[in-house]
Amino acid sequence: MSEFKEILKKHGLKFTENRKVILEQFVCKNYALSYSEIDSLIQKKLDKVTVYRTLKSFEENGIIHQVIDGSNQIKYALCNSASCSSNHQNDAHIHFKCDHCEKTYCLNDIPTPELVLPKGYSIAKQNVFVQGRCHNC
Amino acid sequence: MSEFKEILKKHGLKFTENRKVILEQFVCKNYALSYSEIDSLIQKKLDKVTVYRTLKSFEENGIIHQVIDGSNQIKYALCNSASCSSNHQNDAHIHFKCDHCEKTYCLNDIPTPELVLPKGYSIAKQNVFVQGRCHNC
DNA sequence: AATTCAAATGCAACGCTGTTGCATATATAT
DNA sequence: ATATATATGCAACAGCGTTGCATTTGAATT
Repeated sequence: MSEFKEILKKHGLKFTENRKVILEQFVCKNYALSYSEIDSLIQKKLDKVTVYRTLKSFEENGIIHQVIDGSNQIKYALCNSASCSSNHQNDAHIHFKCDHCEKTYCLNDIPTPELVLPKGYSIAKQNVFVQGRCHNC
Repeated sequence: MSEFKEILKKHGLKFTENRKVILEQFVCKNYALSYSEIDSLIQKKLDKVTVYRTLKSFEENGIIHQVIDGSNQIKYALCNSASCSSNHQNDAHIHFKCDHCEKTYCLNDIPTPELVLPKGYSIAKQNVFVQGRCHNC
């Protein structure tokens, strides 16, 4: 069974050609992708509704997670666990956007720091994203 | 001289009625505002181009700063120094979005934490935003 | 108070993002 | 080979944000 088919089935999704070509981008590129980037990257032209719905189902099934990088577009990146058996989503990591190549990477090894907020605030989720120069630029 | 006129002049901007009503929202509300929220809040109906251009000039002149809270809309909040004489912009603070009232606040007293990134990455700017329950909800 | 001029505003039009409803096609289980 | 739930494509739409251009207005000057 192909790598992509395996990932899809593991997360309870049917295998289709469209899902394959979209998933392929996330596996090959190691940075966050928006709809428009995916549309540019793939050869086969898909209806944008298909792409948006595919991204949503990938997210709902723990294959990808949203990445907030100030671009005012929804971006996604592969979950750490997408290629292993666990469904547990490790999203407590830092996102890094390079000011030069404009790519946004998940720094999976850098956990988000502990924060202390004023009295009365409770924390459900932390999002840390850093801008600067990446190791390639 | 009115409070608003004073703030505008201090930042090198002409006083106009439109700028006054927009600035008034930022001074009264202590959370980040998007174009559509401003449009709903103000009585006088302004062309959206005017609002967008006003926000941009406020930003360029250090009156407000962008707030990234995952809403996929550009939001702004008053700079800490907007009402004092300094032009120095203190934006190294945490942004907090309440899951209940959906408002995003600047926690000006909570600095962003020190981060250590992998070799090869340089940090230009940090953005920390936290979701949870605010002190009012 | 009238004049002047750069800057602010409004209008029309546009491109892009993301969504919904519905009809058709297709992957998988039987 | 067939049945069926689901994936896809098409058409249409609403909202965000921008640009070009003509008009208005704030404030400095006379």
